[in-house]
Order: sequence, then C-alpha cells, then structure tokens
Amino acid sequence: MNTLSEENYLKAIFRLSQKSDEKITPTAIAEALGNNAASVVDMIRKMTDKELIEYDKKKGVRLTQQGLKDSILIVRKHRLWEVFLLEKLGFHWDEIHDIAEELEHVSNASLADRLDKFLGFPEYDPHGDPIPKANGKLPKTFTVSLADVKTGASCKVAAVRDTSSSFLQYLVKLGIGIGTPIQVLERIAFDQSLVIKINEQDQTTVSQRFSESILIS
Amino acid sequence: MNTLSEENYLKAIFRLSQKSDEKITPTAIAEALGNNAASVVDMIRKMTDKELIEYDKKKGVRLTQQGLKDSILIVRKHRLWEVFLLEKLGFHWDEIHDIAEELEHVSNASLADRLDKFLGFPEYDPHGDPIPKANGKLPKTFTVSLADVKTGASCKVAAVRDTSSSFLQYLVKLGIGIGTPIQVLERIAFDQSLVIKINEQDQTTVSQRFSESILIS
DNA sequence: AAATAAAATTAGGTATACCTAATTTTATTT
DNA sequence: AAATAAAATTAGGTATACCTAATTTTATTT
Repeated sequence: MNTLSEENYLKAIFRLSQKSDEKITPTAIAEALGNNAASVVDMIRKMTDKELIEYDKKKGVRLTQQGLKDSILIVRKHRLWEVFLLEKLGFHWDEIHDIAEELEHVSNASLADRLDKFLGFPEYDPHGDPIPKANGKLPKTFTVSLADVKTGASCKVAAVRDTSSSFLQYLVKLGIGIGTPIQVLERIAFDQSLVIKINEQDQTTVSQRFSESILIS
Repeated sequence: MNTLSEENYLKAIFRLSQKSDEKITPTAIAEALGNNAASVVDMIRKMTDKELIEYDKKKGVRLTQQGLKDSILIVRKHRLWEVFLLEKLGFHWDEIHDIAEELEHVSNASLADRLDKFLGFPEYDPHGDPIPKANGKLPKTFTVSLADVKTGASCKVAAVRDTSSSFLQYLVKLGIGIGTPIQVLERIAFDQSLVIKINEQDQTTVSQRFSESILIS
C-alpha cells in the first residue's frame, strides 16, 4: 500500500498529466504540492523504486500502470466524497474540498464502489469534475473555458477549475453555480476582462483569471 | 490540533478509563496500542506538555478537560461512521470497525454533527456502544455481561465488548446480533462455560471468554 | 559559443513517532 | 528487611518525509 505522502504525490502527478501535455518536472510537482524541489527528488526515487512512476529527465515524470490505477482511485474517492458531503450532509460548496482531501485516503477495497452506489452513480462532482467509474473510465471532461466564448455568445457553467474557497465564495456571491447560463456581452481589449450576463439577469465584469477558471458547455 | 498518534493515544486512554477505575499506567497504554512502553513514556511527556493529559506516578495517566473533550469527539466520530457504514453503505458487522478507525480522524468542526443529523441521531453504534452526544454526554452504557446472568435466566444482547472480526464472525455464525434473546441453560462449574439457548431456538455451549465479551440488558 | 539563468541534484540536517537495550525505580515475594 | 520481579525510564538508534545550502546539470539569452 501507499503512504499518505505517496498518495498526495500520485494525485498531484495525475492532475498535472490531465491539465496539459507538458512534461511533468520535479519543479512542477514541488509547486503543486507546496514542497521543496529537493524533497520531490527524494520522493521520485522512492516512488520509482516502488514502480508507481517512471522518471526520465527528457520525458519527465510519468505514472506507471499501477500508479495510474492508484491515482484514479484516489480521485474517484475524492469526488464521490464531495458529492456525499454536499448532497447528504449539506455542506456548502466551498467547504467540501478540504474534507474530501482527508476522506480520499481512507482505504478499503469496496468503499468507493459502495459509496458510488449509495450516491446513485453520479457522473460529476459538485465542481463539475468527472468522477472516474469503477473500471477507471472518466466521463467527458470539460475543457472550454468562459474565456474562449465568443463575444455575444451564450453558454452554461459546466465545471470550475479552481476549488479554493475564495473563488467558490465569489461565485456564490455572483449567483453562479454548475448549470448557470452565462452570456458574454463584451470583451475588454485592454485586459481581456469580460462583461457577462448571469442567468439572464445580473450584469457584471469579471477578470481574465476568473473567466479562465470557469469551464463551460 | 492533535496528530494522528496523539488521537490514538487519547482514544486508548479514554477507553481504559471507561473500562475500569484502575489507574492507567504506561504499560497498560503500551499494551492497548501495541507499542513499546518506552514509546509511551515519550508520548506521555509530549501530551503532558500539550495539556492533553496529566501524569502522576501514583495516580497514573488522566485526561485533562481538553483531552477528555478531544477523546469523546473521536469516539463520537468513530461510532457515527460505524452506523453510516453499516446502515447506508451496507458493510457487514465485522468490516466497519477498521474503516471507522480511519474515518474518525477526519477533522472538520461540523462533520460529526452533520453526520449525526443525517443518521437520525442514533444512540448506539452497531456494536451497542453508546454514541456520545454533541454535548459530550454518553447514553447509558451496558456493563452486565452474559457471564453475570444467573443460570436459568434470560436476557437480550445489548452490546459486544470485542470488535475483532473473528469474534463478530463467530456471532454471525451463531445467529447472534444486537437484540437477540439468550437464555442461560447451564453453567459448567469446571471452566464457567455456558450452555445457552439462542433466540429460543438453537442450543450451544460457549466459553467464559465468549460470555464475558457479550453485554446484556 | 560564451555567459547567465533556471532546474535538478546532492549533502547534510530536522521533527515525529517509533524501536531495543540498559538502568533505575517501584512493587511483590520470601 | 532482603531478594526478586515487574514497571518505568533513559540513552541511543531508525524510517519517513520534510528542509536549507551548495553544487552540478540543463536551458536560455546574449
């Protein structure tokens, strides 16, 4: 079995591999985990020995088959627990990520599958992230952000790229959730800020960083 | 906040204090946790500095007010999660203890209370152990064991003192669960084995260790 | 291509929570 | 009370997963 730290490394590496096709460097992992690069180099050696990852200076860090399987299970548990916390226990959107961060490490062979069944086999978590199925398959992942929407066009919020509570609380304040319709009214040439209409009602201006953090369908 | 190890020490000390009035020695804690006594002495110093416990060679280890509060919350979470695992996820009696052992350490201020509400404020966990209320109060704890029942008398199983899967699987095999009526037919003078009638049907002989592990009402 | 900057790595160190072996203290037996 | 046994403690050590500072390697700029 994997230690808590190993699980966090696996998760970080998995996320980096999902985010882009760029090679995964020790520095990137260090940044993702808030660790020192020297620590990451230590851990890369341990995890390579354990055959969870492969490391080649040219190709960067890659998950082995076992590492990928383990990562997906952690992500699956994380996202299922998020659904549970929101739907069953009534936690708020911005609280569930940190709790799921602990719950995802609870290890039991049938826990994820039982939880999945209990929750009615949800496809997406409350942030719109796809929940890996028991066989490891991922439902469609959203990749187009609000920043990519043409001026004048409309879309619906499908997922959020940022799970920080400051971002989520901002969304709540604006009345934006998964499924909320948004129309792009104007694009400010200076800094790519967007003037948007939320839910066919309120009009606001949001920054580029904001619009890049929202995935749409 | 307390570390994982500290939480396990707190829980062990709390359990020992519940089990009997005997003073809690480093050796007793070492045995409860499966640690070396030298390690326990180390940890006693740390936890004393943190004001979670007090240690006096004459009086043994005692929980401070803070230590008691923390211990009760851990026990509360453990037992609530056991109810969840059995009732909501359909785990078996003998599987839930080990999983709850991990879940109990998930820390969030309102998690226990929300889980409690979701489960309908259960008073006892699936092993018959009382679930501490949000205010720290414990429902009535069962203390009379099957070994104390007079020959010829009847009783109902209220709780089990042993949560090992070997014991619980034995109970399942015998058709005994919480609430099962048991009549003591005969007491073997030689080794205090009991001949019992289960659920007014099957008759079996059980050892003294067995009958001491069952609490009745 | 040389100079410079950035990334990766090595060397050596830390806190946590354990351990064994040796010693000291306390309790029990004779 | 002395002898013995048990418990508690100290001294010194380990693996894990981090760290900083120094060095080496690789990439980028001039």
